[in-house]
Amino acid sequence: MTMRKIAESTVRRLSLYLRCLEGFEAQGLETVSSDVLAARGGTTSAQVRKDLSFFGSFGKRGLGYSVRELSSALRGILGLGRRYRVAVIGAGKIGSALVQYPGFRQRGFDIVAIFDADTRKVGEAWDGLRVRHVRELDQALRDQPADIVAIVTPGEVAQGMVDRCVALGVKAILNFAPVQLQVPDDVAVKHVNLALEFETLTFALNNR
Amino acid sequence: MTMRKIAESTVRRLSLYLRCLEGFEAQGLETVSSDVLAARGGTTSAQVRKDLSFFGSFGKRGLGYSVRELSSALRGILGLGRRYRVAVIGAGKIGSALVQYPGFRQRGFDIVAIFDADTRKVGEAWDGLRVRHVRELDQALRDQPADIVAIVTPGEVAQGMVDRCVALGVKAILNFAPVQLQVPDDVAVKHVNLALEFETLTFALNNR
DNA sequence: GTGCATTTGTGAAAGATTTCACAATGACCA
DNA sequence: TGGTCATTGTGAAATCTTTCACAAATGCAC
Ligand SMILES: NC(=O)c1ccc[n+]([C@@H]2O[C@H](COP(=O)([O-])OP(=O)(O)OC[C@H]3O[C@@H](n4cnc5c(N)ncnc54)[C@H](O)[C@@H]3O)[C@@H](O)[C@H]2O)c1
Ligand SMILES: NC(=O)c1ccc[n+]([C@@H]2O[C@H](COP(=O)([O-])OP(=O)(O)OC[C@H]3O[C@@H](n4cnc5c(N)ncnc54)[C@H](O)[C@@H]3O)[C@@H](O)[C@H]2O)c1
Repeated sequence: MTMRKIAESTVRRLSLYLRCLEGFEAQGLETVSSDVLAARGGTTSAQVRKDLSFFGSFGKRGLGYSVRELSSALRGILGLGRRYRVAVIGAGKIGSALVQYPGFRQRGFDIVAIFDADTRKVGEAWDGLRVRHVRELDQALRDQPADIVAIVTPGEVAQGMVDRCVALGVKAILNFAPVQLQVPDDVAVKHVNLALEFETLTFALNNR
Repeated sequence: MTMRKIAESTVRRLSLYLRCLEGFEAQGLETVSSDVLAARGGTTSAQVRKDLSFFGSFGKRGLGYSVRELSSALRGILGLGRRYRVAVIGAGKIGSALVQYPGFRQRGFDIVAIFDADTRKVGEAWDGLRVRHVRELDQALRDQPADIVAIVTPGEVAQGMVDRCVALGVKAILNFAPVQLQVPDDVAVKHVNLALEFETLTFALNNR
């Protein structure tokens, strides 16, 4: 359906548009213009239309976009037409927050396993999901592959865990550890780096 | 010291370089070349040199950069020469993870207050920091201004909390709620949007 | 000292992304 | 039906970011 060379920034905005559209749907809005979507999404109407134009033509001139249809189209583009299996490595504070967050399941992401190296953590359960020992990781992922792995361990062991996952065929990783992971070209990695976010804020505070 | 028009992407990389340099320092390395820094930071040596060149000349030709000196220079550029006061709004799972994370204090960010609207949460304490009722927010921020506010409430109340903070003079916000916040031009906002990160991963999985 | 090996700093080129601006289209109304 | 209005879709222009490539330093060996 889609050709290559879609900018990362475009994909991020599409996800944002989808979040906005869900809000509009909840409000009972039937249609929305690129202008309104842009205002809500923090961009410009030209940007909205350009982003969508990479994938097709979804609006009606003079009218705007059907909220329902555009949501559906965006879900298709983003690959949200099915559910995804997520494994979490590290059952610490962030790991437990991820497991207990209902928003992921709502949006199509099922957390199907969580692993930790600390035997005191193993056996704990949140929302019915038991923490398993990380030594079971390889077998568990072979039996029931995960689409996405979230790395929530301390930084020192993150690369090692990623190497294991990659060897097991994992193609998408969300990393919270403050290290830059090295992976093959065909594996997608996103980093969530909170200290970095704080530092971009301090830079902004000092350069206004 | 610095002129305007530094790209956001450059600032983010500077923060990344700083993290790498701290690793090199811990390893006892004295100097580092742009090539090595680039390899560790996931970019190119030309990019490293260009990023630094916006702020001055920090290396020695033929030798590279002094790890110690470049760290120090980057800390200066990012405004890390002093400590920052952070207030957290929302004492849920993510809020408590932030408060208990020792990495922030280590890097110059002191979490000085945490607020919640739920009276059952008020009075709980992590690492000696007591949760206060959000009705005390205005008085607390007037008495002891915060440099940065982290929003960790449900999405529905996030904009309202931000409006209160902005009215109190807060100029930097880190938002975890899945809503696009509206703020005046002179307020810096960073969004941490985990569902969006998952969706960029599903897009990548489906467009290989 | 001279020459060699390295690596920086930086203009200029290439490439990517955003903004502009407007013709084309569809809805609605009289 | 034809006129008016709003709004899309999209090339072209403007702007922004990254990469290239090389002269200018610097240390080191001999
Ligand atoms: N909590 C925060 O606010 C915060 C902020 C910024 C960055 N981070 C980063 O996120 C990551 C997780 O943070 P956290 O606060 O949840 O830490 P945490 O210490 O609460 O949890 C880490 C968990 O990983 C487990 N672990 C260690 N080695 C393991 C291994 N080899 N395999 C599986 N599990 C292993 C530990 O037993 C622990 O339960 C860390 O890298 C941290 O630097 C956290
Ligand atoms: N936990 C996750 O993994 C995760 C993932 C993605 C996004 N988020 C987002 O991060 C935010 C926080 O998530 P969480 O898991 O910590 O939620 P949580 O429900 O554990 O905590 C939210 C806290 O905010 C408090 N609160 C509600 N209204 C408030 C107000 N007006 N002022 C102050 N506090 C108020 C609640 O009492 C609660 O303690 C949410 O917006 C959520 O959508 C969380």
